[in-house]
Amino acid sequence: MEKSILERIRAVSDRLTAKERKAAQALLSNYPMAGLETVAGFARIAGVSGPSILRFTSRIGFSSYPEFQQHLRAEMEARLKSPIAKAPQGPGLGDGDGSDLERFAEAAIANIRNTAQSLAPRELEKAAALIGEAPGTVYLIGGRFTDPLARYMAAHLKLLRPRIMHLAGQVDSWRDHLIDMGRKDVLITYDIRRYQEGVIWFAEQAASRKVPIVLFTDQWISPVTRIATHVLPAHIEAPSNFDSSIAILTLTEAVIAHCTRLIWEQAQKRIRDLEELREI
Amino acid sequence: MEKSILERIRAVSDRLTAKERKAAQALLSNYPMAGLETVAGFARIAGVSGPSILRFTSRIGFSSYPEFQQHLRAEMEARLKSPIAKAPQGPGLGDGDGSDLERFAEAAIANIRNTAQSLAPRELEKAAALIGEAPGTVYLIGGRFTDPLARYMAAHLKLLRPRIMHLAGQVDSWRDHLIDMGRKDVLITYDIRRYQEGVIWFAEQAASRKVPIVLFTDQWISPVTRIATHVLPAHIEAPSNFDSSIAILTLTEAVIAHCTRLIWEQAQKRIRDLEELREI
DNA sequence: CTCAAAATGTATCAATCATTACAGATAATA
DNA sequence: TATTATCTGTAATGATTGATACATTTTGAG
Repeated sequence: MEKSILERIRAVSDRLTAKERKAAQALLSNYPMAGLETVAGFARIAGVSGPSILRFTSRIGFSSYPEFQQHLRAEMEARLKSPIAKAPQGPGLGDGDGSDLERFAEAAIANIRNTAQSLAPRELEKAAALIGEAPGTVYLIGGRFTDPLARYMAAHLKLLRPRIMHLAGQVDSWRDHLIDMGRKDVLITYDIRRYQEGVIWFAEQAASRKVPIVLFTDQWISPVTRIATHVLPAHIEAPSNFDSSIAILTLTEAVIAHCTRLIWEQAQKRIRDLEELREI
Repeated sequence: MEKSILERIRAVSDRLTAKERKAAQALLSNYPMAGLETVAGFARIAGVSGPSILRFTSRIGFSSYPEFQQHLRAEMEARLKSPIAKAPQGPGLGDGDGSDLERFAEAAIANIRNTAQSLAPRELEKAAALIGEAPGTVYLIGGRFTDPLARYMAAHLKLLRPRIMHLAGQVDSWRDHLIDMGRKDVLITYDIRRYQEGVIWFAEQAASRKVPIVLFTDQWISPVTRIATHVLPAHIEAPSNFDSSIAILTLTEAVIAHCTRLIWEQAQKRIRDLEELREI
């Protein structure tokens, strides 16, 4: 039997030149439609020139571009017709089994599954409601590796509602905000292993001022847990020297999504207004 | 929204002439590959002449055959790429079917799987090597929602090696860095849908100064693709009004992990030194 | 750094393709 | 059956595409 196109790509993948690899990448990312475009269209998608596309198709064993397309169509037809065909929609390439990325991806998936399963029901919804409907200001803080997650959430919340305040930089600069914080506000805290003192201290101060706290943390549970109103713990193990924040980001995005639905009425108008401002 | 091709066919199905109906049936039974052939190929499959095919595509509302094919490709691409439509087949323990988080988690998992599978082998390793071993400075930029990801990577890279520079804030402040950038440096760019002009502009300037570029993007392909040395495209669909960055974070962490292993010798020492400094 | 080898894009050309006009075929109507 | 209207294929043509030669750039060895 003849080799499939995916097998061909894989067979030559480490013999490809830089631009040929870009072509392969583009084809794999938009499989198989990129290959069914014209040479120029494929080239545009891949960000290379026409001839580079032709060198690529030539290298994987086709003597002309139409011949390559013919094979691509035939393969897709076979795949679409077979009853089991729906499942493997992506090209089955990694590196055999255990490429680095494959292992990492599987670990991430396990983290997400475990996190989703072990979360208390409705905890997420409650946290989202608290954030979306807080009459005061929503403050966000994070540690060394989690501060970007706080920023990520802040960037989204700013589109949804007013009064979002991400606390960055030095602990000293946070302190001044405390004086204005109260029970109508919310503090979103990100804190994972190697729980940072500054973050903990700030959360405690806020708690003593009756500020409700939403805590994103790992399964080892930050000290902030004791004083948090809602705790969203995630799994963070990874085949790496560093912990993985993927499950925390999943929780974060899920909260954002839920929050969005909750206050979509106001948010929609706000987003429109913001876009108008941007155009000026 | 525009009608799908199937809807168009159904809409006119009783107004078709004999040969046009043959064309329609041929397309439906070899959907969609028959329509991606040349006119002559489609005609051969349907057992009619070329012009009959063109009369058919014209009747369902397309002014040219290429336009028809473009729609067909776009539809198939959308269909092949939407993991959201999939039923949440996860471990439905406890919560029956689909809590919000469950659905979100499954979409995230699908994104990670698709991303891992469609990435060209060794592309990630090469990007990691470029970043880990660059003799110059590693610069990072991102857009509104992706800047936090750039920060996240920067926070990790700072532990692994010297000369990490995250470019934040206004475009104006980035510009001054350009003068020092050259082929020994690396620019890590994050750019997803609604590709931001500032980011694109900066990447182009860097590219013209021979700075190698590693691009984290979505599968819709940022304009930066054409000038990037390594492209790492991720799937970003989510059951939300916002796109999901989870797969991009997965790629990011995988690059960090690989990078860590690659330069562990120096990194280990560096981390020790940093911790000593911290204790003082 | 220099120079040779490899890789890549530009410009050009030949081949192929979609398109159209028109003639022949078919069906409908009287 | 004659006549007309509609449908369909053939053949010619202009547009587009894939292919290639060559100049330029990039890469890697010494």
